[in-house]
Amino acid sequence: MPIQDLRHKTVARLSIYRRVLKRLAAEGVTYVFSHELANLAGGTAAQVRRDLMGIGYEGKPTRGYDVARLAESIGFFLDHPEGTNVVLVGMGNVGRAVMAFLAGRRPKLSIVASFDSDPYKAGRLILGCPCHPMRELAEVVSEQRILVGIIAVPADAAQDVADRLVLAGVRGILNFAPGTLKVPRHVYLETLDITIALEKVAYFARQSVMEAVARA
Amino acid sequence: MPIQDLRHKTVARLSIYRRVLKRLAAEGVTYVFSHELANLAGGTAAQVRRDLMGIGYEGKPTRGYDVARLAESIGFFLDHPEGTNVVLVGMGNVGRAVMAFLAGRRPKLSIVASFDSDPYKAGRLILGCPCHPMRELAEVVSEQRILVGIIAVPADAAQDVADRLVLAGVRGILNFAPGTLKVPRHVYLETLDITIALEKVAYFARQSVMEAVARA
DNA sequence: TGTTGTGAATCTCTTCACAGCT
DNA sequence: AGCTGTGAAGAGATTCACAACA
Repeated sequence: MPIQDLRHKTVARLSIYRRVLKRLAAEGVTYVFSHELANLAGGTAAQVRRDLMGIGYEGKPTRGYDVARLAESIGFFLDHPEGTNVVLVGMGNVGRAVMAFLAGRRPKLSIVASFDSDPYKAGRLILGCPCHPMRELAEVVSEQRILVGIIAVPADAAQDVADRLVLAGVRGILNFAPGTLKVPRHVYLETLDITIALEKVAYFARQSVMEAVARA
Repeated sequence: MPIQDLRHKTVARLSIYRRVLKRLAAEGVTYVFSHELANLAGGTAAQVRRDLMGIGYEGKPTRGYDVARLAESIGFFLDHPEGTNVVLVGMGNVGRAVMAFLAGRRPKLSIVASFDSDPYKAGRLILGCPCHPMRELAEVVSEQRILVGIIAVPADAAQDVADRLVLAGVRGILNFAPGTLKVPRHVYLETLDITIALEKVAYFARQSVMEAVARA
């Protein structure tokens, strides 16, 4: 029961903090200061403290934060207690990479089914996960009460897949297809657009060079 | 020669606008209004106009923006005139997916070399791109004056790869490995962290359900 | 009329700075 | 002394709202 709504960036950072905390716990560290956590997570001490305000966790002056408890507190906000089941649509290069990447990484997030329009893939286990034909999407999603879908199909099929996921009851979509998807306001959409990310990097890399030249 | 520095989100949206504009141009559309472009790009009309202020492009009341010229103007800011060469480090699942995804998509952004620690991959063409052994990284990057690198190796190798890329002269990094990388301030780092993106989606999907329950 | 460009207001996010605690 | 929690300031991003224009 969140005390208040967490904002987008805060959620992303809490996820990072938890990852760092788990590593610290595994190393036997029991307490951590905000500036240490910030350093390991790539942020600032003030921001760490501000983010932790958001989940109502309190540390102790001169001792810092209890590593294990803080990780647990973050999980209390981020995780569904029974775990979140996810479906992955599209088993091409991107879909398989995502599947392999996510497999067994986060116990509370499991991909329970995948879908592909290729009939040769359907019916088989791919990377340990059953692959269904596209026509079974609505059925699997609604019967298993799936709330999250991942779209890894080509751009021209993405809107159709999004519509079908939404219709089947999904409330959040992680999209890897380039382009803009329209979803109802009650569905959270996050698009990881590789091309755009690379164009951003190329732009700022060039800016960096131009600044260096300007200084010279 | 940018009139002013563009900010992160503006650059990302300009990239989206351009993609939309190119599609419109291919469909024979010659003029577009800010609210139309906004609709196609998933934003607001005011934001489109504000973003275009940033690149100094002016439209005309009652006619809107010249599709072809605007696309060209955006390219003038985002692209290096001679194109940007990129290297990709790590040819596992993620690396190959990124390579396949990017191949031929943006003519001004080309992956000219890839690297992998697996000696069986090195020396071969993978997806049309020469794959080198890791030890040649510094040489290839510095000799070809590569400014942008993509990291697609496992988390425990990512910092080492980042260090080597930076040392070889890269100014921007697109990172797919989970975790925090340290790079000098003059290097632009963009991390696409799939796990964190999925945790965000799962969180907000759950929030959406809780709001629906609260309303009922 | 219906659009653009933009100052001003608003909203969101980050950083500062310091009282209060141990 | 050295840390946390947080009000307040600052920076950044978005939206409002309207004059100017075709």
